[in-house]
Amino acid sequence: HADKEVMAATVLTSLSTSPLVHYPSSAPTVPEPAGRAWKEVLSTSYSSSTSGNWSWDASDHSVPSTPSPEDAGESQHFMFEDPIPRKRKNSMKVMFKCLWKNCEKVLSTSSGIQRHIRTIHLGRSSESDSDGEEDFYYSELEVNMDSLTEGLSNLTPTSPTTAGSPPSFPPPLTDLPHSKHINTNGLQSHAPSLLSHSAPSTLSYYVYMCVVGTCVRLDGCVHVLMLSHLLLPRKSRGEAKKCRKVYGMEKRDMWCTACRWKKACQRFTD
DNA sequence: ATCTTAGCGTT
DNA sequence: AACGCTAAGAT
Repeated sequence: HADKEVMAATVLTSLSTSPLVHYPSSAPTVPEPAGRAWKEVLSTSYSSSTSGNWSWDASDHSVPSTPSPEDAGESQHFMFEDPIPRKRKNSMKVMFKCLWKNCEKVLSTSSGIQRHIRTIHLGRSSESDSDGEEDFYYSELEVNMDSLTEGLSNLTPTSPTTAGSPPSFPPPLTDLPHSKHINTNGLQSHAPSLLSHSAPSTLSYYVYMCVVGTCVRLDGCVHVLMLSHLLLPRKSRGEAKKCRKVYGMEKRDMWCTACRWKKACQRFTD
């Protein structure tokens, strides 16, 4: 499909340098080194590769179903706000997520994610030895900056040391001992796996998650917030990202074993 | 109606 | 490891 190629080209050539900010939205373009920890921490279980042109109508504004017992601890704190967030539009930041197996890296710039993939996954040390045919495989995802800044502004300054720079927390999604899932009418998100653990107890972090257009705040938890894609209505088969779709027949050798043998994809689970 | 895809079931 | 087969979707 032509639009997919266009998308791919767009992704690969886009060189957004907008940093992920966690300071007042009044200065959204000033580079912020301290933002790094956050940049590298944002993770999602899924992100769109279609430049965010998702669409859903009112009938899809479903609300997360009753949490299962084991998750009640976290999810009972959900609070729903306006179904249609008002100021959300301008505050979306495009982030770039690595799609390599077992890698949930999310960086704020395409150049950053390319460098990550080049060095970590392709084992290339510099751009000089690029053969011009690198396969990056990353996708864009949007992050709601309003929620992030709002959440951070709620940090209680009780612990200056930790409040200053939320170190390297939380740990990579893939390293978490167990993922918690939030059940939303059949849809599941791995994002909430960041909840509860590793959050400095002295801090009051909040999490805002956009669930099908609704912003949800999770009290007492860590903070990442994210967006829509992962909790949107079930992706149609056409949008489902499977090895075949991501890599194409030409690069069948890059498919996960399951896909190669026509089994349920292990890399891009639903 | 026909084509494509995901992935189950069997070998 | 291979792949026939078919339901679910896409066109």
